[in-house]
Amino acid sequence: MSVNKVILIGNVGKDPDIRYLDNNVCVANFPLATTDRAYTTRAGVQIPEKTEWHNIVLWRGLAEIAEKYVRKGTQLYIEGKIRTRSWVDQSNITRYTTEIYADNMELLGRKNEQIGASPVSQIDNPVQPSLTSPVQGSNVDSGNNDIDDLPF
Amino acid sequence: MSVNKVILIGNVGKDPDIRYLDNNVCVANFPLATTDRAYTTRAGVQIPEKTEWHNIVLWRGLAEIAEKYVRKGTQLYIEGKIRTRSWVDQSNITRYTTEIYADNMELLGRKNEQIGASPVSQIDNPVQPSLTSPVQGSNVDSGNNDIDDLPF
Amino acid sequence: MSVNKVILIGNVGKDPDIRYLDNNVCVANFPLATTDRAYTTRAGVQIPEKTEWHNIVLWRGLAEIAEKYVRKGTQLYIEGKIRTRSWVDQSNITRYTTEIYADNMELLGRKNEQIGASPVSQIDNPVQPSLTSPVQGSNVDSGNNDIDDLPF
Amino acid sequence: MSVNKVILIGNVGKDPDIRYLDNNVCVANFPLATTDRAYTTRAGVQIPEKTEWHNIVLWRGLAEIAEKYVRKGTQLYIEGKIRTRSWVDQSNITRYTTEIYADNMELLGRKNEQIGASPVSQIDNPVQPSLTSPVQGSNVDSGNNDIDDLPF
DNA sequence: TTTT
DNA sequence: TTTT
Repeated sequence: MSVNKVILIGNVGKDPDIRYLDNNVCVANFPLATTDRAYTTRAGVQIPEKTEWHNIVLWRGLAEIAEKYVRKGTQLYIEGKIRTRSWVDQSNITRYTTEIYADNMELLGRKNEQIGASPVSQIDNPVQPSLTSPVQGSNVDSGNNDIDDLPF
Repeated sequence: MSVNKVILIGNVGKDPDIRYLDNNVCVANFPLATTDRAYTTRAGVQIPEKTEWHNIVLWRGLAEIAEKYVRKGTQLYIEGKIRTRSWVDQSNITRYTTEIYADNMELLGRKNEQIGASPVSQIDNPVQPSLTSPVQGSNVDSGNNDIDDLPF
Repeated sequence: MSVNKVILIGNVGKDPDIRYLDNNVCVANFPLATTDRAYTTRAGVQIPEKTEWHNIVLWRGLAEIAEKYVRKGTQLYIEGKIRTRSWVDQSNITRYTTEIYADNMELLGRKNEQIGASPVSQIDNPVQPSLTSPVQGSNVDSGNNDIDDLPF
Repeated sequence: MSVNKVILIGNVGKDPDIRYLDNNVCVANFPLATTDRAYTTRAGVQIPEKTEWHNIVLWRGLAEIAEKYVRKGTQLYIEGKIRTRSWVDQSNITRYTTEIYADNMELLGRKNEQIGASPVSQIDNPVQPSLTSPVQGSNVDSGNNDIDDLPF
């Protein structure tokens, strides 16, 4: 009886940060920019464009796709949910970080643009990921994963 | 070339905070809860339900509807965009707050549940808002608003 | 590199049609109404409200939830994708039907409204479905389903 | 109390059909393809990819942008609503056509790909539309349009 | 820190 | 701070 859904299209701000946990689960983090267009209000006030930065978090198969194909500048479609984490800073103050946990990702733009991820563009490793079951997102992924004791 | 869209269904955490700016523009703020269901992982780990709180911001016509019909506990559909504001706290540290700027809102549940907002349920003030032009969301609203020099 | 996503909130037009296939897979079909609000154009023309009917199709766990809890009049959130099927009518003309294949469903409104599904509201069968793994939607469902040779 | 929302990312099937009504309102129609990925079920059945064709309808400012920048093959983000029209064919049978009425559109891919629409890429006609007020989508558009007596 |  |  609850829905928490985010849909973003934007550009990746820097190469993803990739980590593998002890259980071999992959996690990717990167910033994604969306930009509102500039416009002029009816009263004639000019509103400049405004960029919003989103902290994207990917798990498992989607994180592995990010490792292979996502780079600074990549245009992405991201579908996921909002999650705000709290943490305590060095001054012992509770602070909050809002992140987007992705459960779907699509690489946009044409195939031959998505190179740039040079180490992966090899003959038997198509530049455009096929995203078939073994590397797919959370759905199929969770079905393939015998060890899955993480809280997300 | 950018999309920043959020879709939420949840329950309002407390009565909206309503303000009228000098130019008579109405602004409403309230927290909305969405709750992930509890589940058990394939490894048998129990994950409890988790509630996410979203800071909702409404402007103009939508804020006025909130003033009339939204109360603590109301179930709402919200469509909007993510916006992170930065501010400087008393320790002079830059902090960030993520908010949802709504551009569409729907009151869910059946008509006669949406009472509770007792002061407005008067005879010529139907409990279920008709949401026709004068009080509608951003679209019609912007068309009706001669003074509109705010940056959103 | 493709997205096909539909989000609907509306009311069920009649009790779901439930079928079980030979392999015991459950399928549910029902119409869902969404209604555009009436409004007046800037030129003063009155546009009446307009109801759109959507053919909803649910599979497996979601269909079983529909069997238990969805009835004529139920207010639902549906997330899914558009699919147009062609078929040949008795005059041998190819015709098309557009359906919404749901991959998420939420029952809206308050708990005690969702009764009406009288046969299921028994003591050990909570009216509000818990939607935990065994009866959940496509995600977990596909993980639990050893026989799964259907084309969706 | 109703939501009817569609989000599509796909490729345009052929150059848009552009018409101007008597009141100078522009309407654009074109097919958009979204393609589900091929996959293999847990039972080992291969499901081929499947393409879905959507009939996109744009009005006013969005239709004019389509006239200038959208061509066969263009990758687009479309946000809109589902609408099913009925009509009577030559055999006097009522038939139905489902269309997507767009209220937002974004051209995807990088700037220099979006040429192809060669006749419009002239010096004072930037290839990447700025989409500022005068040519924007339904929102601002309705604000700028003094004659607006159409039923959408 | 992206992109236009 | 909601709701189930």
